[in-house]
Amino acid sequence: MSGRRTRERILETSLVLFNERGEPGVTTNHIAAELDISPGNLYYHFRSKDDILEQLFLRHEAALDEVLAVAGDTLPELEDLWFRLHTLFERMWAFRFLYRNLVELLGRNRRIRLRFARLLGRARESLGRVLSGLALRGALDAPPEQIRATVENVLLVTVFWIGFDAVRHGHEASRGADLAAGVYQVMMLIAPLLREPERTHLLRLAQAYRR
Amino acid sequence: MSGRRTRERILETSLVLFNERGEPGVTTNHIAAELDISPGNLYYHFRSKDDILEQLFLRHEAALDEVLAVAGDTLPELEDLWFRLHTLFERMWAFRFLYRNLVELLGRNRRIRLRFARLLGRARESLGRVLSGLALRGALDAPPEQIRATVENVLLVTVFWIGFDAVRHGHEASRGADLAAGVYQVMMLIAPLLREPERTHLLRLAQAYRR
DNA sequence: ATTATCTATAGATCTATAGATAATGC
DNA sequence: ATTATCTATAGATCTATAGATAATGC
Repeated sequence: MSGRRTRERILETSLVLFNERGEPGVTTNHIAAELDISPGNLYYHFRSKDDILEQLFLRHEAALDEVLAVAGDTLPELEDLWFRLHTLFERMWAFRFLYRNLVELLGRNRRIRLRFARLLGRARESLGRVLSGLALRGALDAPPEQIRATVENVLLVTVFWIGFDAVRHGHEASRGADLAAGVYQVMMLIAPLLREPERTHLLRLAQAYRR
Repeated sequence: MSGRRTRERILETSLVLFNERGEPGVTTNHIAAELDISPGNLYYHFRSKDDILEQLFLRHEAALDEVLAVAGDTLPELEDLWFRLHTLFERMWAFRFLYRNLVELLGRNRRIRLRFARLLGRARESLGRVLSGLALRGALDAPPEQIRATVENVLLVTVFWIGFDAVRHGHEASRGADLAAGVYQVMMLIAPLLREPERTHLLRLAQAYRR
């Protein structure tokens, strides 16, 4: 039974095409043609294009959750944080079609919208815990209000970095986005809140992520 | 000659519909129907849907440029800055369909993409000058690298605030975006770089923008 | 028997244009 | 004469399904 195989290949190919041409520019016909299967066959495996989108989103969500999961009570080292952030960007890049179109896409699909909002909530929770932890430990010096606002800004910059990078250069979206620059931007969001020697340490580390 | 009038009404109605339903969800037929004119008439006034989009963008660009224009050499007061920022958000909100779809839209239309990149460049320039000025004046204390990165983060947060606000709540996009919260987020981006007494002053002011 | 696949197509749009007709301004 | 508008439609898609056929696993 090549069935499992075909379903899988549909998802893989959809992802590739969505990333290449943007989701709105890819029809179920395109996907079927690229795979050399009939449109009918595609619809045997998926109820609709939205169904494909949802399956892709579920996988992406799982991939991000892996990165977000902070081991319960231990406070991660700062170094670990940047590594995670970079991994996060890489996994988002793998599903960049989502971030190219996020608002419109979530506006259309209620299920994905709800899941995304909850995913964002988990990220907020997780990052908030880390920064508050750093404050308790004395590595970070900022009032709770500032911490909350910074958490929100980190979320925003992270979610839209890929889109921003595509939009700020006038020329065609360069093949690869500048993910390192995204990590750098987030670092510079947090740096001003750190105490010495952590801040200098971070600034030195950040140099490696500059373009 | 109701001609001028009709052209104008097409633009106005397009804007309303785009904002309400999202640009991809609005066809030239919808626009014509809403106006009670024939599709043929619409195409008499505009070559294509893209033509309409471009005209709308040009108007929006002009509206933003008004706000960005910093009087040549005088350094604006901080108070003035927040007022401008709020005005900026309001004008962006008036064309929110753009920001709901920015990456995809710029990806499709080369002309708009180039203009947007240049607009962003002017904003970067303008804000960079302001923050550097504050540093010289001693109100702001941060190395040039930090200033540059903060400028970039302010641009990102500003451009995508409307999108972010729509995306972080799971429920249907609430009627009005929380523009004040956007201003607040940008303030909290800059606050950590300020020296006293400017910082405390800003934080107090920021309370008014909290939700 | 069940699962996978194909062919063919209905039905719904959408964009854009051609060509006729009406309205307007000299 | 020129400008504005309408009617009608070609041509291109797109999504999704019905129904026939092939392949597979017991």
